[in-house]
Amino acid sequence: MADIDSPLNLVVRRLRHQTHLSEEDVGKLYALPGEYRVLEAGSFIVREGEPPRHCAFLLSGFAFRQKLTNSGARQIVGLQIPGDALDLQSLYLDVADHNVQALTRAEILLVPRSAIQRLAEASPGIAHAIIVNILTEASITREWLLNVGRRDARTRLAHLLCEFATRMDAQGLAGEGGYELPMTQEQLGDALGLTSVHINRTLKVLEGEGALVRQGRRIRFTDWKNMRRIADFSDIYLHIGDQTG
Amino acid sequence: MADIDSPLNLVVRRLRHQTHLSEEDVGKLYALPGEYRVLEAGSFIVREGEPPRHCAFLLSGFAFRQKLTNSGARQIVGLQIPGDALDLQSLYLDVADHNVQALTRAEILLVPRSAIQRLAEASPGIAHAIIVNILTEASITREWLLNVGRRDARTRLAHLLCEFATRMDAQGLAGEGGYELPMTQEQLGDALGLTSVHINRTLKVLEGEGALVRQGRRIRFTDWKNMRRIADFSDIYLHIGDQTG
DNA sequence: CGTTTAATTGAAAGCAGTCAAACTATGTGG
DNA sequence: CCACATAGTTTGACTGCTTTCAATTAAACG
Repeated sequence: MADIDSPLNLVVRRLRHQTHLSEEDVGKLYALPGEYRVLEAGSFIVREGEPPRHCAFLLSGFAFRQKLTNSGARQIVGLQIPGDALDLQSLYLDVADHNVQALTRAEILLVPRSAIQRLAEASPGIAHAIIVNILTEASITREWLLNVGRRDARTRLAHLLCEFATRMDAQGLAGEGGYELPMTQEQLGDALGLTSVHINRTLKVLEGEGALVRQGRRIRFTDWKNMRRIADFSDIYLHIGDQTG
Repeated sequence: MADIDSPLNLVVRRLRHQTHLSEEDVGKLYALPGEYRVLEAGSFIVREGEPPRHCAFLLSGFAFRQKLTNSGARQIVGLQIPGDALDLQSLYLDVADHNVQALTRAEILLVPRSAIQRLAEASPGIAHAIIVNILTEASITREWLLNVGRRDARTRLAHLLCEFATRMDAQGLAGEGGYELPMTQEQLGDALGLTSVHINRTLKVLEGEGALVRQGRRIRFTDWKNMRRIADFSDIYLHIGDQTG
């Protein structure tokens, strides 16, 4: 069951990071009905203030959560990678409190709310996995808040790069020679509460001290341990593989 | 049932903000077993890295969630008021990813994990209320991230004051003549990613422009509408009363 | 009262922002 | 394949919000 070639493989893998799922539950997940869709970069998947209709899973590509101030400044409040759920909270809340947009061209599976609700009701294991998924995202948001509130630009940027690398690795998506960061420097700034200009300068600092190598948007850490130290990074908050269920 | 005098009244009120609870469910909540305890300001209720044993509810007083950087800087990532649950996530995760501390002297009810788990299993309504509670907190964290990442000190501080007033009001704890802010300026700084010195100066700015009046830690807004505008505040993210269930 | 904690104020320094321009990469149409 | 347009990156000079450091005043507490 685990070896079939399904677009949902990464979603299942993601849920299994954190909870034990029975073979039966895994089977039910693979059987989820849904509408497959390809989105261009920038497309909105969820809009703040609107009632949710379905629940989307990210099959490939990247997405982000975003909020705006009244004056138009943007804060990216979350980053989703392949296998991540995009709006599980829509299963329980009637109004979206933030926007979700495709960061790159992305493939998603739009699953009807009711289908997942039924699944969660029928299977305690899946219900548990959904909650753990939600809680993990909340934990990441708290770490981001610490990052933006209390770390300087260099540490802050390094921390985001470490988190991304760690999450990609957990999904089996990290390559040997580093990874392609799917964000513009402006988007990095919006995620970190900085300006794109300062992101550029801070990237140069990290590059200048030999912590990483860049080629376009491809990033490779020269020394993971050193990068961890620079970034003040510890992965407990990602809750990868620590839930016995 | 709603009029009895129980220490859990505020907890029930809080859950009812967001979801419809049957009389039966309310009865079950009031019947929750638990150990009543009084904590001094600063006491730890949850410690990062430790496995949770019980789930606490705040009956009176205030508490906060907190994380530290390696260099010792503190970020307050959440604020709890009477009626709030302090660690619902302990029901689903095996390791705490942040600390929870009493902000003031506080009364809490320590409920065994298993009791709530049984309750959630037995009552879909209560399970739903728990998830909505968790999701609301996550939404607040995202708004805080936007606040810290993209708003200047004046707006940022005003926003926190508005949120506090709104949440207190929803719990029936707001007085006519403003409210007593239960935080030192240092703690305000830690919640907003600022220094205590700058909090002090920013409070003076808000006071100087006549947006609020202070007497010690008591704060009164002179004009709620004006304060909302200054703070760029909108309460949708608090999800007060918008869940049909 | 004396002691401790919190609030307040001033002066100076610094990190990050703003503004503007140049440069590079990518993509499109002729 | 080139010319042009567009989006993103890079760099410099200058500004400014917030921090830092230090000292003073006020409030809370036994």
